Amino acid sequence: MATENDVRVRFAPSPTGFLHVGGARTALFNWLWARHTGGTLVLRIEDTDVERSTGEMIADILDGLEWLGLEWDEGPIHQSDRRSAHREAVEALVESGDAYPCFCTVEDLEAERKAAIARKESYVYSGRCRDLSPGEVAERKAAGAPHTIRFRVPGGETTWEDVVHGRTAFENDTIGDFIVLRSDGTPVYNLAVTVDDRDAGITHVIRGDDHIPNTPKQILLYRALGADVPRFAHVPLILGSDKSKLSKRHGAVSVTEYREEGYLSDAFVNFLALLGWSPGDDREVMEREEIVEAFTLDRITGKSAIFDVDKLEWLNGQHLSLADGEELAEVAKDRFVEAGIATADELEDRWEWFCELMDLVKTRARTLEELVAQARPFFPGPVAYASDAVERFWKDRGTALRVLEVAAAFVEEEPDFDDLERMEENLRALAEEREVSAGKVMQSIRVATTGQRVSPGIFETMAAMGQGIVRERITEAREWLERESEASV
RNA sequence: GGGGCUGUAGUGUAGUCGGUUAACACGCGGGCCUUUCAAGCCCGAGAUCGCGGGUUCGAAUCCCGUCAGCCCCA
Repeated sequence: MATENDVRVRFAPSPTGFLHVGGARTALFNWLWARHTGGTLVLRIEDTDVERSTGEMIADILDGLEWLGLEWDEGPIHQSDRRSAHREAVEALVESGDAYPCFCTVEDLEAERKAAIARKESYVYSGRCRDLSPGEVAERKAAGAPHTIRFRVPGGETTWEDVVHGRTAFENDTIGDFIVLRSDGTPVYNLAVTVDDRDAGITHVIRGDDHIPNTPKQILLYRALGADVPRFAHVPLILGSDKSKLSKRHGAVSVTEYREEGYLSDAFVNFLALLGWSPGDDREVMEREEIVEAFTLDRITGKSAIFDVDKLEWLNGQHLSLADGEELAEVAKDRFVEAGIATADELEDRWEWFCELMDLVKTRARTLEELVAQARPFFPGPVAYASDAVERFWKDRGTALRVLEVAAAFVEEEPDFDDLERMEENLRALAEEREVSAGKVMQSIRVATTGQRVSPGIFETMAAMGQGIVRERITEAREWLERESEASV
């Protein structure tokens, strides 16, 4: 008696392309179902298309799965290693009479097809080699005639209860005796998949909607092979903003590109899970474990979804805010090194400070790239003044200089940047005494120290930078403004 | 050309064994907060539930038809 613990699912990408978001979502659903049920996830690389499969693609797929945290339990099995199993299955099919050799030539088939079109009928193989006598078969083989092996499709209809779509039916007449082994001896896709899934003991086939038309053929094969037919769950496709299949035109297609753009693995998983599935309540921002716990196949919708980057960004921002500084420091540190902001050793030396900095900037960032940009001014080095910031706060050079004078005085008088409340009190008092707006002083300090018009609270910013950097930058800003005002005279 | 899948606001979803003003989120507009921007909180605009008909006291929910989009095969 099978229990839920016997669940065996698989993810079977074809390495003719990168791991794209649709594939990742399929992998995710399989992984979620395996984890939810305590079952097993098998990874199979469908690399039989030798022409188009590359090692680079396989590496990208494994890389992407690893980033998403979708670890598999068995495999990877390479389909190309399973040729003999495929051939044996075909032999068994021929042996049992469920398949037969077909000697029709390409020209024969083409003529059949054209005739069908002329009669305005849909084309299915006529079955003219169906009932060749053993003698005829032997004779043609002896003559060296090339042949394919076709599956003998019975009459009636093939149906299954799809976990997502419910009862789905195909009239067998519309299928026609299909080829299972090509004349060059290579197995056809549907045969290979069925044999591989059978041998792997797959109980639930969770895959894209686009495989629905393959399903009746595969069910027929399972039956002819005397194997148990698994449950099928066909998940809807992910579309681009124009409702067509997601492609490069719609932005990044490879999952690893999203990693590079600064999305968090947990956020991306969360987003993908919500494309075609929901927990049934109002929860949206969910942690991995929460999703695993809530995930069931019957809550997958049958409607294809459009990939909405805005929502992905929002969700990523949510996960960024939820993450603690140390976690972010860990995932972001390489970016700082690569950007030349700090060396790995420097970060290591100030690790605690770095973690606190991440906490300081995380609510303002939606991606790790933004996080890095926000954090950049907190490191030693020159600051470039953004034109919009200068335009808004330093338009009048004279006023800006007077305000910065107060800022400089504040920094000199403040004994230490350790008490944010006291700092604010002192700055406000000083501003009042000098008759300038406290807000202007703060904003000018912001531009001087970060070069931006946006940053965390100014006192937190100064505290995190340290008095040395703040003093230096205010001095530099004053010099810059002086040069500017001279130049404009 | 044939077969199949889908159709609730711009987008992602909830609601579908029929029952008061169709819910939540993103995005959008506004407000509060504030030293900026986010975050957070509050308010709002936005859906005749693809369309038509039927059943019913009552349908997004049931039945029939129709249209559209997409997928696969050829």
